[in-house]
Amino acid sequence: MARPPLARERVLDAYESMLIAEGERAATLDAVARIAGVSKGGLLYHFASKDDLAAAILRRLDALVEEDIERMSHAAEGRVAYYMRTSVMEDDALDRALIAASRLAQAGHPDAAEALRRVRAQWAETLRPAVRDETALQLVMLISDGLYYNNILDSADGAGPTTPKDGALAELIELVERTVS
Amino acid sequence: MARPPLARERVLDAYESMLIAEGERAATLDAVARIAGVSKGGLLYHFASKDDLAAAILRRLDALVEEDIERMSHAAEGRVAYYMRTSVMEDDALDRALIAASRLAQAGHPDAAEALRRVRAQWAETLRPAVRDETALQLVMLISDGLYYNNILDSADGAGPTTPKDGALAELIELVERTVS
DNA sequence: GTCTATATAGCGATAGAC
DNA sequence: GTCTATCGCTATATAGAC
Repeated sequence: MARPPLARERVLDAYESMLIAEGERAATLDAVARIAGVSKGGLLYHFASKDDLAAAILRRLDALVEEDIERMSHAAEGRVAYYMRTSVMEDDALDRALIAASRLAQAGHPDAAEALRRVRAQWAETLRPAVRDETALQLVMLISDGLYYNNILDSADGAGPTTPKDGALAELIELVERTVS
Repeated sequence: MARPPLARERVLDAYESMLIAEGERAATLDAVARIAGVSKGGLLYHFASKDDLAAAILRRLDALVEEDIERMSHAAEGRVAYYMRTSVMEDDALDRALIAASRLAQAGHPDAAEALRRVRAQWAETLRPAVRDETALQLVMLISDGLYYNNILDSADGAGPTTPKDGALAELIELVERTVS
C-alpha cells in the first residue's frame, strides 16, 4: 500500500480522465491503456477486469472524501463556507473522483450510486452541527449538489462554467450563510 | 405529426425507460426492441440509427419544456414555488425526459449536454423577473439543480428519495421564497 | 511486470422476405 | 410496417512469450 506501482496509478488516472472527458462509453480498455501508455495486457495485469477499475475509482473517492471531511471539520472559515466554496469545480483530485463516480453511476453501475449517496450522507452529518435546522441543512446540501450537477454537465464537453465564480460565488455564500445560521 | 405510429412511441418510451432504469450502456437496440415488443428490424424502421433515437428524446424534451415554461409563467402559486415544487421527482413525462437526457449527456452525447444547458437557460430567463437579484436567481436555480441531481442518482437503482418531500419540501420552499423575494 | 496474439461475445446496422 | 438472418466491427478478457 505504501508505494503502489506507478503504472497502476497512471492507468487509474487515465481511466478517470476518460470518464470525465468522454464518458463511460468511450472509456474502453483500449483507450485507457493508450492514454496510460501501456498495452491492454499490461493494464489487465493491474486491474483484472473493467469492474475492478471502477471499484478502484470508488475506493479512491472514499479516501479523498475522508480527507475532505477532516478538513471541513476544522475549517477556519466555517463548515458551510468551506463546503460551498469547495463545491465549485477546481479540478482537484476530489472533484475528479466525484465526477468519475457520477459517470459510473449514470452508466448503471450500482456501487457507484451507492457510494455517492454514502458520501452525501457523510457531508450532511458533518454540516448538521453548523446549521440552524434540518431545512437549512437541506438548503445547503442542495446548493452544493446543484454546483456539482453543473460541474458534471460542463465537464462532458469543453463548455465553460454556468455557475457563479469568484465574486458572484462569494455573494452566494454570504446569502446562504445568512439564511442557514 | 398528428397521429404518430404507436409502435414508434412505444419504442421511444422503451428507450427512455431503459436509460432511466439501467443507464446508457444497457439501453442497447436489442434490449429496447425487446421492451417495446418489436424486433430489432422493426425498431430500425422507425429510428434509422441509435443517434436518431437519442435525437428523438431530445426533441421530446424540448417540447415538454416549452409546455412547462408556459405553465410556470402563469402559475398561481408564483414562479419560484412552481419551479421548486416541480423539481422533485414525480415521474411525469418531463422528469423522465430530463433524466434520460442527463444519462445521454453523461455517456458523452454532446447534443444532450447542450440541450440541458439550453433548458436551464430558459428556466433562468423565466424566473429572473420573479426574484430580487442575480444572486437570488442562482440560489433558486442551484437548489432545483440539486433536486434533479438527486432524482438522477436515485433513479439509477431503485433507491428511495434522499431529498425533502411533502412537509419538509414545503418548509424549504417557504425558506427559499423568503430569501429570494 | 509488460508485451503480442487470439478467443469469444455482443453491438449497431443492412438485406431482403413477407 | 414488421420480420428473420446475417455481416462487420469493436469490446472484454485470456493465453502465453519475453
